[in-house]
Amino acid sequence: MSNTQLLDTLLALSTVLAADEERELERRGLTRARVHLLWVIHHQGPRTQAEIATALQVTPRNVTTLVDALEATGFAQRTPHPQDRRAVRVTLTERGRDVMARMDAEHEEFGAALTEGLDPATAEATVIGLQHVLARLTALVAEHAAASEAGRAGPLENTP
Amino acid sequence: MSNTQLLDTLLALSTVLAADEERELERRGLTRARVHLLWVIHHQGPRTQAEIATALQVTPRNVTTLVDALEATGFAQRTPHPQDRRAVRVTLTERGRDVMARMDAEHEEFGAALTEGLDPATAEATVIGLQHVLARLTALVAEHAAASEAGRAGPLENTP
DNA sequence: TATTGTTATACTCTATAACTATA
DNA sequence: TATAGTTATAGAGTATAACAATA
Repeated sequence: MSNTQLLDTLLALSTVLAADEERELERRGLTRARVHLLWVIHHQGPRTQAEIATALQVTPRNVTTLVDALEATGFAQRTPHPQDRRAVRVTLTERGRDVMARMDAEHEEFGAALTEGLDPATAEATVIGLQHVLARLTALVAEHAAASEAGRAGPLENTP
Repeated sequence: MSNTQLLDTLLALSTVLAADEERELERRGLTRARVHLLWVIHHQGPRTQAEIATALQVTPRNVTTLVDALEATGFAQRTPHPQDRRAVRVTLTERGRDVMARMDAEHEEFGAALTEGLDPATAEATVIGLQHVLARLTALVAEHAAASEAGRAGPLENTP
């Protein structure tokens, strides 16, 4: 087995998964960032924009834009926060709940379809192997991040 | 094994891989789209912008912007096409070649590091399982794409 | 007439900084 | 004084449409 055979396969899988996801989202009038936001609310319940910003690891300003778009397209809505008058709570509309329920169901189907025709022993070993790889990867990434804390480049200089 | 355990692990891996890649690129003053372009030239030789657009599955207009940026940051350059005076050929500068060579080397290292500590039998089975999944996935995506050819939504309507 | 690349315009995601209204 | 969310501005990737130069 070559050094990078596993990594290459993973990268190919990522690419195909991402492309498929993108197409599915577009079909529904959604984008990846917006679905991520809906997903947080769907699985954690109504949240303030500040909480959403933390969950998405994104600036509060960004959440404003995303919620604007989701409100305009009818997937989510702002409601006043019962205790704190500064804050708004973002909730799903019925349309939002529907689409998330459908996506959950598709996720299940898709997961099952992926391993169809694969013998159970190999499937099991694949999961074990992947979990090992995920652990290794997480460790490596932490190392990288620590190492690059010191010497980092400035912002990109281009398109003057 | 749950229906989605493998898919969930794959998605987690994709996320971590993407985040790591993004950080590495930023450190070098590059972006994913620009590296993709450099990669095409590095592995296929100098190409015209039209050829690059096809390879990246992106519009020619987009390639103009990317090449502008890569020229401004010194990774690539436009040279006249020897036969066709309409076309330009995009080639790597020394800086571009250097950075791509270094990325290739890191890719190798990274691939080896991922499976460190994993017993060879499981590693082998993981690759076999993944290749099966990739084949299934490609088939599913083709089905999806065909199915959604008919009923597709219009462009997103929001942020008026 | 068809192709190559560009200018013009627009949409989406993202970020920082400054500001308002509330705690 | 600190926090929640907004306006203002900017950079990056992407798209379509119209246009120049060249095949």
